[in-house]
Amino acid sequence: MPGGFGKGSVWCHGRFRGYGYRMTVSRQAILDVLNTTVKHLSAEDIYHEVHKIHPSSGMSTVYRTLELLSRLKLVFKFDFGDGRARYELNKRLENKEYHHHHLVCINCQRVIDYTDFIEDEVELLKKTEKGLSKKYNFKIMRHILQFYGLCNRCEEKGKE
Amino acid sequence: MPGGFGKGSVWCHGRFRGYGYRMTVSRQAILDVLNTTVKHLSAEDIYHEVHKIHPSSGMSTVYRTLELLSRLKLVFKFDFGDGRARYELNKRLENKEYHHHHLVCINCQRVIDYTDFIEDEVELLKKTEKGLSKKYNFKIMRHILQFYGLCNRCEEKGKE
DNA sequence: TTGAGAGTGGGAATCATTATCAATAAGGAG
DNA sequence: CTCCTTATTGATAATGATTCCCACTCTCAA
Repeated sequence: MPGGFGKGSVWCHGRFRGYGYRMTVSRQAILDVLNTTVKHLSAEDIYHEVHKIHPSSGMSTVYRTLELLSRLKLVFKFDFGDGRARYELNKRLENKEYHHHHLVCINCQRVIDYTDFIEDEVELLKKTEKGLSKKYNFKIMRHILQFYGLCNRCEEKGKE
Repeated sequence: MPGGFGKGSVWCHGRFRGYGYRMTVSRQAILDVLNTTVKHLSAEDIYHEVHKIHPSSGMSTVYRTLELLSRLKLVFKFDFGDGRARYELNKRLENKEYHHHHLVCINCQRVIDYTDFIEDEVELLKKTEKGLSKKYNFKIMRHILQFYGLCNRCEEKGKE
């Protein structure tokens, strides 16, 4: 993936402009990083990646852009309880192929994504969403399902 | 609920002592607050409540105690993505009567607990937990299920 | 090409949470 | 009950993530 901005971010231009925002080099770089990376990145991760492409971009811009993207519903902000937020493209989350839930280790903070068992879960969640939406008059846009516990490494250590 | 420390925290004494920790006035007060309050409290909320009972307790003690209680698996730390952690007694979470999931408004951060629809969800989640535990060799202790979206108030405002 | 104003970088400010440390108090031994 | 060890505490400093501020820069419609 040498240098340039992939087509991945092009689809955002319209969305940006539609709301009166401008597409800038930094924003493109940030979108590109989000597009070409698999994991849930922290703001700092993103900053580092963006820095490789466009060294003059600053941390503030990363935060500002992520906030903007959040507001535009283009990215989703996760919280695994380790004191820093993670970000992921909604496009990716909505994609059946990428949609996943999490196993979070409460000891070492390791996060495992899983996509197995998802089918049944998602089906039930959809049903629940409908019920909740109606009852609480709440427009549900996304969900988080996380299981907390001890990963194999930490479970072993605990026994010593 | 006038003044004194309810019986609620007594059951913890043994647990504390068993691990070589001491039961102190501050810790009792913190446990008592957690015991007698319904909502997910932030550290600061807890500090304020504790302050009413035992004004000389400091913030550090609250954080330290919550950390300890977390380690002892007596409380669970939640994260709703608003930059501050919330705490709730595990005892309460395990209690079928209290177990709930969350609706989180991404605009005003309001959190709605719901207990409806829980039955089916929990049943499926249990099944999933089993499968995941085995496959990933992960000891699951708790789960979080949160739906994110817009509450009625914010949805309305958005339309204006 | 140009001007209005959106967007920027970097450093200061804020906020929640942690670490430090001398002083205090819990609780077992005597 | 008193003493002594040492876990615990409160105040405050330190940290780390995130947000704010502001003079300068760049985008893009006209």
